[in-house]
This record gives sequence, C-alpha cells and structure tokens, in this order.
Amino acid sequence: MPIVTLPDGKTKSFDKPVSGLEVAQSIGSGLAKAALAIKVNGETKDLAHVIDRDVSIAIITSPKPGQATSPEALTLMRHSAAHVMAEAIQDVLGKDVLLAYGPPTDTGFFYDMSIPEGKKLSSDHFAAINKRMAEIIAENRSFTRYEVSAAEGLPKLKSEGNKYKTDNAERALGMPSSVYKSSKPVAAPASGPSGTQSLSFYATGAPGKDWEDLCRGPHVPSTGRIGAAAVMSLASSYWHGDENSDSLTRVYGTAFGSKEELDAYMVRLEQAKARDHRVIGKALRLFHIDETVGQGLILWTPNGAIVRKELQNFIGAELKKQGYTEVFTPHIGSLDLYKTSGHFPYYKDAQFPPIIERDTLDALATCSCSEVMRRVEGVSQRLADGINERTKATTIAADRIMPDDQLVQGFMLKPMNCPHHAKIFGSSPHSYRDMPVRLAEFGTVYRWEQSGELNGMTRVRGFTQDDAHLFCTEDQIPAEIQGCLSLVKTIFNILGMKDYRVRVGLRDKDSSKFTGSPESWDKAEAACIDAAKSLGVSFSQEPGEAAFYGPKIDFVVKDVIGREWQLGTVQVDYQMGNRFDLSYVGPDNKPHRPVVIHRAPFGSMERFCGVLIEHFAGAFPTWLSPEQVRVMPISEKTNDYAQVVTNALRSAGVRVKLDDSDGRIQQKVKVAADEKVPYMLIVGPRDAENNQVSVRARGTEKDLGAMGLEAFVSGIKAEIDAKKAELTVRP
RNA sequence: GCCGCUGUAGCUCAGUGGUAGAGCAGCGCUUUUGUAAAGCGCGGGUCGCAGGUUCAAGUCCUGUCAGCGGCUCCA
Repeated sequence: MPIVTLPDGKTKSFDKPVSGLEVAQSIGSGLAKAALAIKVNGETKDLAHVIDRDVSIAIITSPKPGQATSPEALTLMRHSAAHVMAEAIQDVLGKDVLLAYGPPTDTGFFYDMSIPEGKKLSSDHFAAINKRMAEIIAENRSFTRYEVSAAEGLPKLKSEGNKYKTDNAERALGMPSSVYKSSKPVAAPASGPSGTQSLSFYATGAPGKDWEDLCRGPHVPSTGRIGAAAVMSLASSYWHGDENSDSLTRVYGTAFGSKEELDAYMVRLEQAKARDHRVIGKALRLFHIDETVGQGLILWTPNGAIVRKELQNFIGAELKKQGYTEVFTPHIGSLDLYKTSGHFPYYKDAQFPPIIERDTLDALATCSCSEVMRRVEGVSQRLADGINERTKATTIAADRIMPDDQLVQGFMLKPMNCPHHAKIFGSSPHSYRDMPVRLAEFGTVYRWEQSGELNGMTRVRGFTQDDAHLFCTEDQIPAEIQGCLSLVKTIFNILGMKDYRVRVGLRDKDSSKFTGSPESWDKAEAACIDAAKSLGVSFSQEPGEAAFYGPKIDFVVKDVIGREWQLGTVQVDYQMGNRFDLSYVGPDNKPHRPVVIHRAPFGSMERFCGVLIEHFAGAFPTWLSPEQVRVMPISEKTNDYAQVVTNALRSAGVRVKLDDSDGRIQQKVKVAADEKVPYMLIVGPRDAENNQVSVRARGTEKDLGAMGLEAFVSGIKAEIDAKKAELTVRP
C-alpha cells in the first residue's frame, strides 16, 4: 500500500490506492481546495491521478490572493486555457476548424489550427472569443481524462477527419506518420514520448457530451481554476515547422492565476514598448530607416553615429591592448573568392544576388534562366582541383566544373569578411614565431534576410561586424579563445550588461556533417567549454549546434519583449586554412595549416546598439551620450556667460549644447530631461558672478546646487575617461 | 516568403461616403524668466503608392509597397 513522501520529508501511508486530491485532503482541506495538480516523482500529473505505489509528491496550488502564481501552476493553467480557447474558437468560427497542436509557452500558450477555406480568423473575432472563453471558465467544467487503446483511438481520430491529430497520435504511439509527408525528418513527437500504447483524451466536462481533445495532459481540475485568460494575437506557422508543408494559423493567448496578474502583464507589455529601441531611436534621433533607401538598411543619424563611434573606439583600444592589427577590405569580392571559401552558391539564398559585369550580362541575355545560373555557379577546373585536393574530398562536384569561356565572372556584396582576411594572411609568408596573426576590421557585410524577419536595428540587411580573424597554431587555440572571452567580459562589465546567456555549440558526434579530425574537435570543444566557464555566467552546451567547420561560443541577450538575439560569437574553423591553402612555416621548416578563429564580440554594431538602447532605455552613460551636457541660461541676460561655459566644455572635448532659446527655464529642463541629457547646467546672474554652474543630473529631480566651472569640467572629464556607468559629478 | 494587424502634417494621433483636423515640434511677435511644457499668431498634407466602384473616396473594393507581431531561416 502506498507510502507518500512529502516535500518536507514527512511520510504518509495509505491502505489503498489514492488520488492526488485525496492525498491533499489528508493533509488539509485548505490545501485540497487550492490544489491544481500533483507532482509524482517530479512529474506533473492530474489531481485525479491515482497513486498505487510508494512515491514522493508535491502539490501544485493556485496562488493565495495577492501572491504570484507559481511557474508550475502557470504552465497547467496555460495548457488548460489552450483547450478553452480552442473550444471558444470552434464555437465562434465553426467545428470545421481543425486543431493541430496547442502547448503552453513561457509567456502564455498558442494553438495551431487549420482554418477551412472561405473562413477567416481575424482580430475582429477576439472580443467574441474572449467572451466565450470567460463563459467556459465560469461554467467551471471539469477536465476529464480518459484513455483508449491505440486500436480504438486511431480509427476514432481518423473518422473525425483531422489529419493533424492523427499525426500527433501516431507519433505519440511511436508509429511512422501516415499523413505527414516531407523530405524533412519528422520532429520529436509533440504530444509526448513515443512508445505509449494508449491515447489519452481530455473532455472539458463529460466525455462524449462536451468538447474534447487528444492530449497528453496534465490539466487543472476544472476550467474555473484558470485564473484569467485572453487571446492575444494571430500568426501563421507551418505543420512540423516545415515551410513546404501546410500553413497553419497560430493563435496566441495567455493566462495567469488572477485577473490582477493578467492586467499587470498587459501593463508591462505596454511599458516595454516605450523602451523599444525603435521608439527611442526615433525620439532621440539615433537612426533612421528609409523606405526609399531600402528595407533593413540603417541610416546612422548624427546622434547614433556618436554612440557607435564611441563603442568602436572603445573596442579598438581594447584590441590594440590584445595585440590585434587593423585592416581594411572592400565591400565586394569576386565570385571566385566565395567559390573558394565555399559560401557561394551554398548560401546564395541568404545573399544579395551577384553583381555581373555589363558585357557578360548583355551576352547572357539570350540564355535561359537555368543556363545563366549554371554558368554563374560553375567553377573552373583549376579552382576545383585545388579545393578538392586541399580538402581531401570531392568538395566541388564534377557537374559544377565548366570550361573557362562559359564561366560568368562577377562580384558579390560581401556576406562576411573572412575570405578577404584569409587573402591578407596568405599575401605574405608567416613563421610560427609570428603566430597568432590577429586581423581586425569593422567590416560591413550584406545579407539577404527575409523581409518578414527584418526588425529595427536588430535584424538588418547591411551591418558592420566588429570582426577579427585569428590565424593560429592548434596549440594556441585555448589561449586565443580565452583572450576573446576576456574581451567580451571587459566590454559587458563596462556597460553593466549582466543579463546574457552563453551557448557553446558542440558537434553531434553521430553526424558526418562535421569535418575535421575527432582529436582536434575534442581539444577545441574543451577549450570552448573552459573559456565559457571562466566567464562566471550560466552557459549551455548544445551538441549538434556547432558550425560544420568547428565549435563555437555565442552570446545571447533578450530584448524588452523577451525575444532573444545573438550578439557576439567566437568560432573555431579548421576548414578555411584548407580552402585558401594558408600556411605558416613551423619549427621543422615545413609548411603547416593555421587554424582560424572567427570572432565578433558585439556581433554587429547595429544589433548591439539596438540592444544597448533598450538596455539603457536611451539614458546612456555620459561617455556614450550623444550630448553630454546642456547649458541653459535663465534668460538672455546670461547668454554671454552661458557661451563662456559652453566654450570651456567644448574645448575640453565634452559634447555640449547651448540652449539659448527664448523660453522659460522650466521648459528647457523638461526638454533636456526628455532628451535624456546626462547633465544640465543652469546658469543665471548668480552663477555668472561667481564663475560657477548650477548642476542638475539626469535621474535626480532637483537642483544639486552650484559648483565652480573648472571643477565641473575636470569632474565630467574624469567620468568620461573612466567610462563610468553612473553620473558622478556633484557640487 | 507565410498569417494577422497598421499606414493621415517632422512626431503622437482624431477623422458616419459629402469643404482634411488637434496637440507637440517649426517660424514670427510678446514675455527676460532660477529647475519637468508662458501667451498670441503663421506656415505646413498627392491621407503609403496604383487602379476600380460612386454624382462624390482619407473612408468601400482590388493590387502593390512599407512597418508591427508571430512562423520559417540564420554562415
């Protein structure tokens, strides 16, 4: 008979199998009332789940009034709310809406569904759906689980004509899908581990009478236990995430333990919008995107250019300390360069199309499209032989080799800087004594991102990487990776960015996609993991996420609405040396292949500045602020002295503006505060007389008092030079 | 690229098929001000673009471009 161990270590024994609810009741009636589900040996189960053996349990409860809902309770409520929303949508739009898949997420839940042709779900339906959801919640119908055998359940689903649910069931049963056909491998079952022998359904109420859904569960006991839920937005998705498969409508919703929490969430979303880099970027005139210039192409306005330039100067100074040398390379390169590196044509969908010489273009006018592509993508015999020999494989297939007179010459806007840097390394001989060679460049690259993916400064089509390539010997890899990470650490510390995540991409040992010797990989992976550990932040090891040419470390941050963006990256590359036939002379007087480390600690200036704008909500530390000081005379009478103050700051190298507009001081303060200027210097007759300035710092709501002009200048200079995060100058 | 939403003055936004509006910003005048918006006045628009329906279109329809949220992808 079951003995149940509670989280505090106490045990309770029962003389017959008991449900989760009965266990809760045996502890207390209040607990039973609040109970939503039960955790059995760490696995969440329905409250009705029957315990018939010795287990350890924990009870998941609704929040007490005024308290936050626990993450486990939120997941249960959201999963349950997904059922309620699906029922509501079918009530509003019709039963012929086919449901596919509806899981909880970090911020709520979604349900993917197929809307029948001729019908349309739009946000106009949200009010009706929300109303119906509230009704279902008010009805407080119980979530009733029942299980049927595969032999019974599958025909039931098939007879209902929903291929998506049939597919879910087949995958849950570990069977090959009879309805999903694709070249893509089938993803892991969405509804549970494969190999179960029965299928579970949940009726929202009574089985056979009320609405029901194939579902693994678990759920809250009844709809009334969902605190508050709302439908949020619409999107499209693909069945199995496969763009060649059916397009589904994804309906997003969210649920919380109480109406108050839901309302607070909505307020937070609203507030986040005010911190959005696109909003701040416009208000503070940091950057502009012009339709006529082109989608995803950033115009850095003077204010934004200052922020970027300061960052670049900062990185440049750090790189100098680490022994980097700077190079400059053009924005385009010949097609042959990218055929050598291997980037063309394999990544052609992500690149701007080739730039073809005028005469060649005229000559091609009579060719068919496929012939043009064949000639553009073709490779000369000489180039192919060289690459195949160096990579010791048929890297360039025979059918891509073409006679020289048919090959189309042309250029590409560079999608990355490495081929150019490889050519610089290869342009002169290197001794092992010179290694590593560290070539750095703020290199601008262009990538053809899908239009729907573009996003302010964080996802663009032209961007400048804080790029560098380290050409080193295999023994130097660990120290070089370590050096890259210490640079990242320095930069993030100065900027006060602590909320980032580190991903270490390792190879999938079962895959042949990864080139190079296993020994080299093991060493490089160990070096990456060691370096990541030294950062002192949490990091995850992700097998299979390495590039095919080597392991990598990525830095990921979240934006104001919770989306993750990859910033910096450090990648080890064993391929590039072969591709470009790079070498250095070793102590044995023989040529050796260098390993290349690609690294961009900020990722790109565009994305990093976008993230930084949100990080500071536009209130940059003084050293980064486009305008560091604003001088504001009380009236025209002190304009002359204000000009003296302004000149003193300007000649000290401080970015200062004089507001001698014909307004009252209250208005000048308001405007400067809105523009997030770090220091306001208010000067009136009193100040002019004593050669002083009255200081007001951003973020403080009052006059801090007066100080001597010279003391202020030297104070702010010190603050800027030290790149202080806080405003420190005080009278 | 896909689904949904949005597009009106420099910015934020109103605008029943019937004469294009407000606030802020800009310019001019008055005011000479001591710490989060002084007053008055004046300019400013192919209502994203292209078609269509209509006596009449910012408003309705079709197409298209761009932005937003999500999906897919991300060397």
